[in-house]
Amino acid sequence: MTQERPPKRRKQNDGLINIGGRMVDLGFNKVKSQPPPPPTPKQDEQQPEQQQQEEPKAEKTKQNGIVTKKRNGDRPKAQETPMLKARKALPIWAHQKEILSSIRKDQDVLMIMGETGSGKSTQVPQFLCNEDWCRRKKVKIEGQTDPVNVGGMIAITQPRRVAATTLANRVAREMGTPLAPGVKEGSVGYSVRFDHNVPRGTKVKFLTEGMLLQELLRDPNLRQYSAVIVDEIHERSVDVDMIAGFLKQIVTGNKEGRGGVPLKVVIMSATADVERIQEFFDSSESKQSVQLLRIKGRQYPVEIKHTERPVPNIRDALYKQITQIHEGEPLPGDILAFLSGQEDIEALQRLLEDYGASIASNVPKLLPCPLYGQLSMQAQQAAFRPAPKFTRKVILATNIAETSVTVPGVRFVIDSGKAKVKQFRSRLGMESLLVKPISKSSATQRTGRAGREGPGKCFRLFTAEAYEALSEADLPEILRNDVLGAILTMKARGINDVFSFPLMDFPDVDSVEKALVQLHFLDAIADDGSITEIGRKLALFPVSAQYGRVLLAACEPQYDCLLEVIDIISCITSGESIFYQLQMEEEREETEELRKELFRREGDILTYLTAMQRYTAEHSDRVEWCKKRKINLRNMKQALNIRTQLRGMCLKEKLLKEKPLPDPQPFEPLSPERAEALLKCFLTGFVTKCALLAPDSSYVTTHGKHLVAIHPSSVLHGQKKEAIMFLEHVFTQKNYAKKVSAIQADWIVQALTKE
DNA sequence: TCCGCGTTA
Repeated sequence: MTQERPPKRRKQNDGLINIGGRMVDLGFNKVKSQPPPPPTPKQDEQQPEQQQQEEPKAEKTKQNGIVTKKRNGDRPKAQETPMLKARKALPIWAHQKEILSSIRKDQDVLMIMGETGSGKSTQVPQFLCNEDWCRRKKVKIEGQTDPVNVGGMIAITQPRRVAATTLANRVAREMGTPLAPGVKEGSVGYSVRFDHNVPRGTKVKFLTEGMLLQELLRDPNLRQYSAVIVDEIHERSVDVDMIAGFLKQIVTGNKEGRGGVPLKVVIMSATADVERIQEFFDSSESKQSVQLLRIKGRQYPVEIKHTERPVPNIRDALYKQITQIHEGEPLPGDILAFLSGQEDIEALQRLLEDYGASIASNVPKLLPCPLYGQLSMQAQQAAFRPAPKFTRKVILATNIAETSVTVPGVRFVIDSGKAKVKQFRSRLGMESLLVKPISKSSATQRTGRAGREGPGKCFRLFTAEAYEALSEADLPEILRNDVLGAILTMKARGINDVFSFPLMDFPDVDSVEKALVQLHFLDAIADDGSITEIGRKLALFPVSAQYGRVLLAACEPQYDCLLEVIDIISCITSGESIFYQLQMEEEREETEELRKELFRREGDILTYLTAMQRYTAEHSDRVEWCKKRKINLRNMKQALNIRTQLRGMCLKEKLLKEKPLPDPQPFEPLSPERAEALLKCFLTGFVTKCALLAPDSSYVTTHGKHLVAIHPSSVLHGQKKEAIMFLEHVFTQKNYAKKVSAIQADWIVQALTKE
């Protein structure tokens, strides 16, 4: 252990803080040290082992005993461990006092704009958790006889599961109470779906945004928390926008539900639109202005190069840029190229493989590594392994590498400036997935990926003028998504007039009304717009309202197929698809032969059911079973988790009368009669998503009369059926129906005229 | 003949 005291020197930053609405430049230290210190590990590392290694052994001494409850900042210097030294070197550390003083007393909301590497996600919860206002209090609540506990914990939300769990582990180690299975007490915990670890005495709890939304359903006042920290709000997921709305209501409300104890809220953002978010919380009702702290990050410098002229062909430009870097820049230094999708990645990969075969033996080899979400874990691993000797990796990635995963070794980023963007069209009841220009904020994020391990370069395949023309930030997801789920969440939380709910961006009236009509159709809301018992149940299920409705219908005697419906919905909601796409000709024949026993001519719904039933009937080697059929093992495991969860919920809600028999159960194919009942059951949620075969052999939707084609991923692709029902409707190259089943036209009429 | 990325007692 070191006795050395860190040199008394102000921390590196260009600290700007906002005091009473005025930006104040703290002005200290504009000198850059040479070379810059390595950036802090980001919270989104894919491999947690990587982070484990950084921990110096010295910390172990603190882990056994009970940790002394000291205020942050006044620990004895003699005990300063390397880890504490590293923490103190983070740019955010210099702002600890400002952060604490700006959220004490009457000030309940604080905004922190901290760039990558500022240390905000790991340090801010630790700063706050020893404050007096963070203690648990016993209070009287009107209408309740016994006093109730309020506060004591800090929640910190993350958009992604990996971030929540790895950050929790890191902070736990920093606080000297590491998280481990079997350790029953500690100061740090986390909660993500299917993975909870909240020890007794937890003061800081990391959770996914979806998890906090679930907690809000059960406890609208978030009584167990003294503070909620909302991290990465700039990503603007639907969930985080909903959380922001609920938090604003709690902060500006009368606090009766919390026995008068205020809830502190810290909003943390990396970039973009901070003022807008600040304004949102800066409400006149609360009579307090929200302070904004700006904290510089710590990244290596990245040189940005735009093209002189617009590029006529992005694929050619990417190819040229990659080969140019490869031939002109010394090793080590991998390349990360951002493309819009799998098709582009595969095409470029083939070009680069041809190039690699042609390069001279004295030039380093070039190893193209595709990286996109649908790729199997095994295939993704190549991108994360260090490049072999005398080889440069070039990672061809989608947006997955922008925020979700971090690829080590990257010094060069090439940015195509494009990404696929989903947009829901409420008028047509379908979504589109189209290639669009990215935002400035996204371009900055991509650029930053070159400066994580050393100075880097970013080549943008668009001009500086084109960059200036980009929008500042991406359109928030709530303006691009179906709002049905969000509206149901509001209704279930007692917000009857959804238009009064505070949202940073409100969806247009038309799409809200469409959602209300749809909810009414699903019997989730009554004629007067109030939520029904059915609606309340639907909001509880971790599936879309439509799938939830099918689950409830499955209990009715005329359908009586709840276990089957649970299997199917588990399978569908486990991921994009359980079937990997087949590539090579030979493996295709062999795999298709094995897959035949899963495929059913009734369509995708029954195929999913068969796959689940055969998988769970398999008792020898499920891994091998998946491998042989090229089935996504990760999704199948997830599907089993969801199945267990849904079965448990149905037992609790008395939808299921008794516990189902444990696996493995022998496989028995569903009879045609039962199959018919099952499909009719799905019609209760999806009768608006049907199409009839037209005389010219095309399909025309019954609602809207649009042309629709059966997606190639469907087992019914290329087949002609009298009528089809589909669970998804997406415009990409054309109007596609996905997850398709063959039905009879008169079933649609029956389903519409029921009651 | 298609397949941006997440998330849910």
